[in-house]
Amino acid sequence: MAITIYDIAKEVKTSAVTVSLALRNSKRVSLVTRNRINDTAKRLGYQPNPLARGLIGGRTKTIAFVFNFPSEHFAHDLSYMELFHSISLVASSHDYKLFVHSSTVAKPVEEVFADVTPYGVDGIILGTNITTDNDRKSLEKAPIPTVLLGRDFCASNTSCLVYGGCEGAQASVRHLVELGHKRIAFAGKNRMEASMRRYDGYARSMRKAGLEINDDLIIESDWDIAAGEIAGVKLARLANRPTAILATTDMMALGVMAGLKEEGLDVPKDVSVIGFDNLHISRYSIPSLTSVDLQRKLIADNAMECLLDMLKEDGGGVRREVPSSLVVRNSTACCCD
Amino acid sequence: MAITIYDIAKEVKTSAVTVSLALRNSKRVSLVTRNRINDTAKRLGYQPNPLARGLIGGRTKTIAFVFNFPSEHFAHDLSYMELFHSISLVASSHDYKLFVHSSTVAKPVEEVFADVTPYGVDGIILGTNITTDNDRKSLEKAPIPTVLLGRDFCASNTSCLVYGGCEGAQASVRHLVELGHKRIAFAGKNRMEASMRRYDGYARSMRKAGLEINDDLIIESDWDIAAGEIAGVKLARLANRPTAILATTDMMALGVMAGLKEEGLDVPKDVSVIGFDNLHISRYSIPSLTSVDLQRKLIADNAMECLLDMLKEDGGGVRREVPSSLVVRNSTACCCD
DNA sequence: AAACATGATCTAACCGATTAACTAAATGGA
DNA sequence: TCCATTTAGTTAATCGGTTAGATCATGTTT
Repeated sequence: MAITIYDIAKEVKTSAVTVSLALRNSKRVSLVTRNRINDTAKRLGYQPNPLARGLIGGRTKTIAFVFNFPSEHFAHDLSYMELFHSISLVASSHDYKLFVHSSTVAKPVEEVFADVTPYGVDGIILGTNITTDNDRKSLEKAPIPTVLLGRDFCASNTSCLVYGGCEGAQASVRHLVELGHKRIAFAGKNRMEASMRRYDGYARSMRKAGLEINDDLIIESDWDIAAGEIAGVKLARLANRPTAILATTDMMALGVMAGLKEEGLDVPKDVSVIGFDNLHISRYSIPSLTSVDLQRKLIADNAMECLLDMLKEDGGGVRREVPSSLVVRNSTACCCD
Repeated sequence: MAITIYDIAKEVKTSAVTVSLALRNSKRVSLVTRNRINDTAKRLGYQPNPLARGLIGGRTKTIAFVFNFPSEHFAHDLSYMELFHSISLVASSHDYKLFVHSSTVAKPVEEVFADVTPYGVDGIILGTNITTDNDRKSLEKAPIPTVLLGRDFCASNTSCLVYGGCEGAQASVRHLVELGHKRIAFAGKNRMEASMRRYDGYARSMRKAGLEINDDLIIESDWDIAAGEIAGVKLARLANRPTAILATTDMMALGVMAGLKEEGLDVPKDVSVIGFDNLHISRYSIPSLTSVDLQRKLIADNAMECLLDMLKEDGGGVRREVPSSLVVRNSTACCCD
């Protein structure tokens, strides 16, 4: 069917090993034959067989992207989708193929490794939650280079990308305080690492501004649009309702805006809303959403870079921070109280 | 590292071939040894190596999902994203792994085959445009089972799924006519097959209702949210502006609504808007969007089924239609003219 | 009892690449 | 001139499976 190194060997009248070496530019083959081999390889349209390479333990030019959708609604969360999109483009620009491994429930890291390594992938970009000690233990002896997205944990074979945590939330609160807001709610607190980081930033900035953190204004919930809607309604009905709401994701913020609207409140006249993610659609919501841009392209670039670094020289995992920036649009305005 | 059939053979004191046969439940191995082998395989936690299987031409339990993003904005089109999500879940529920192959530019089908087959995938779900005769020729001699999404073309090894075309548009126009609309615009006409089908349905229903098709009301454009915004502004500024707009996608419809809003028009009081896709977020837009539901889960299920059918018995490709249904929300209302 | 079919297992070859180890020729220094 | 080194290439073994064909006890037929 496809052209193999044997076909080339026959054509050039040499052995398959010489072809194999020549194609990888080994100096053990003379320049003359090397050129001859490379030329005929090109002429015949030779494509190395990644399965054969993978079988023997070589590089397959394949990386796995692993992620999961915690809840039914989250399933449609654009953030992961846009991230996936960026990663798929970056991977293909580096001539890597993407192996996708998604599930509804986050699997233990050990299982992920077991699922993915038989396919001979060169590395893993892991977008799932790392929660248990077992997960951390598995990551410490990761069989192949692994990059963690949004989790702060490094090891000899695992790098991590930290982004959009504290500083993003701090910038948001700062922005709201500058607009004169005092009663600022936080919607979407939960046990996820990213949520905790965002809450931390919120709490820290509130304290710094001398504002009190009112328990009524902290909504514990998932991150999806439906939870946002519920949160919006809940906050709108409070006797002493907030003048601004910091939502943990854009999807959540969109839901919050829908909930506020249902209760007859206007954004941003009555309440200001800020999201997290800066999804593409957030520019087009009504009103357009002020949001913390996580810079997904930058994240994808960094993830790929980390992976390639680890594949080149095994210098161990690295921790990188990807900066985020607040994009101000029409969902935030001066406090009229 | 991992357990192989040789490990099992040693344990059971038999040959690797017997193990290989037994694990695939061949009757050439006696039931006694077969059970013994299967038991120890389970006990040792044996996992077949898909690379080795693929190398020899067997099944790898892997399918490729190929799609592309025609334009910068379309890149963030949720429709493909949600479709991808459904497919990834369906695949993993059938114990298949997904191999993703996305690019900015749609590659010729022949190239797709060349790119993907070396990885030993069992089948392909193709979400790119089939435009040239060369593409059709390539599909006719598809080397592995292929399912086309939204393109109407069958062959011995390629099935197709047709959905959300004519009927969806017809249902939309019917709905608008019932609400008393007469000046109905169509936004997002272009050379894509799906667009043509949708336009066909629109034109047919307009004629059936005795309404004239006014060239001013047909907007030729891409399908993204930015193009929608432009279309919305354009239509709003017409001297004799439409009372209803049929957009070819939800993203487009969201853009149209933003454009109308910019021009001071209210949806649905001044203009009704209908989209295509029924994205998850369309329920949460303001106002919530009336849209043709393409039923992505059904599409994903059908794609997988088609593929599995072709893999079982090679009975040739099949054409399947996936029904779509109009979901009426708040972006459509009675015509007040 | 010779001839033949049957069932259960094993041996050998292969898929397409890679690595280790080995051979033969050319170069070079003393 | 002889031994050591470099250069260019080879053969053999391996990765983890699969398939075709050989082998060899049984059981059945005549």
